Amino acid sequence: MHESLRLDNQLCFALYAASRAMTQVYQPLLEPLGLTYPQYLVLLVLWEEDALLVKEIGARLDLDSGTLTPLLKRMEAQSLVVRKRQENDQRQVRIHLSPSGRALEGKAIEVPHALACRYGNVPSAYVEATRLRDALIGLRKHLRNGATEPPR
Amino acid sequence: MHESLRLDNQLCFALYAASRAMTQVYQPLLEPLGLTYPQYLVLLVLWEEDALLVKEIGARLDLDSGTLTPLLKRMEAQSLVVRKRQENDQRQVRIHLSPSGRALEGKAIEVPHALACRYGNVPSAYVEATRLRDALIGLRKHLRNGATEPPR
DNA sequence: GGCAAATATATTGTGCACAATCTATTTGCT
DNA sequence: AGCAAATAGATTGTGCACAATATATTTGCC
Repeated sequence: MHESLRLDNQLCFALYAASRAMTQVYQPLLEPLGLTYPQYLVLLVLWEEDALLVKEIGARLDLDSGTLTPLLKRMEAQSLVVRKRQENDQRQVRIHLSPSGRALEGKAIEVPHALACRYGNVPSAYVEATRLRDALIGLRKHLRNGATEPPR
Repeated sequence: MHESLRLDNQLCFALYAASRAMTQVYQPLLEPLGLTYPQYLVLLVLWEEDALLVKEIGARLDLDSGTLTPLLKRMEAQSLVVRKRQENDQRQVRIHLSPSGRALEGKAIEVPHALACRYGNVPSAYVEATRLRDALIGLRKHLRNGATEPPR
């Protein structure tokens, strides 16, 4: 078999597996809050800036309306957000945090904290995680840009 | 808002977004082969070692029967694999490559090649991708091990 | 003003992921 | 042998992702 087809050589599989492993670590921390990981992401965005359009949330998370519309409807059914059509442009839907959606931020603070503990919470681990995060952000940007020239 | 809740600080989101971006780069390369990315992963495993049990494929890809059973059934419907119950242990199902599943390896060689071109195909990019891959493999191992002690 | 093109969201359909449960079979113990 | 526990895979149900398409509204141009 050709070397380039070996599973353990593949960056994509490493990404895929690590991403799923990471989400599985989040899951028991989010379950008490009644959130899935993508719902948590939407709240992270709204806690940074409330009352965004669906499109703006989509731009930050790289998700389209096919994913967001039903997800936001479920969150509205849970009274975490309120969806409001814009007055001046009826095409747009603005997503507002509800009081309970806003209140959840307090509990959510514990999530990264619990993860830090779980991850070791030592400076070397923190530095390494930061470096890894930045490499991933760079990779994603590279892939999104059509990736015609090498990174860095 | 607490700094630790900022989206762009989160390793998990970087992983999630990069993984999806990477899969989207594979998609147009796999579509001519009639494969989804998880189906391609199963074939990668079988090209390395044919006639594995469902359980063994699951161990390599970190997937359970809830995901693999329907996926393998779809692949069998496409005549890429054959599912055979074991004679000596009727609980087990062994997955064999069909001739066309085996033949697909030839075309699949071009997938990593096309990616390498797209990624830049320069030594620095290769080294960096290798380093990133290894960091991700380490992270995944760490997360799966319960992650009570720091990595490295 | 009228209409084509653009825009924002919604809908439909397919295919994962994954928790929870179920079924069938095998193993191990006495 | 007989039976509880373990094992392998299948099933069910929920929730993403995402392509493709549809709907409704707005914009820009004549």
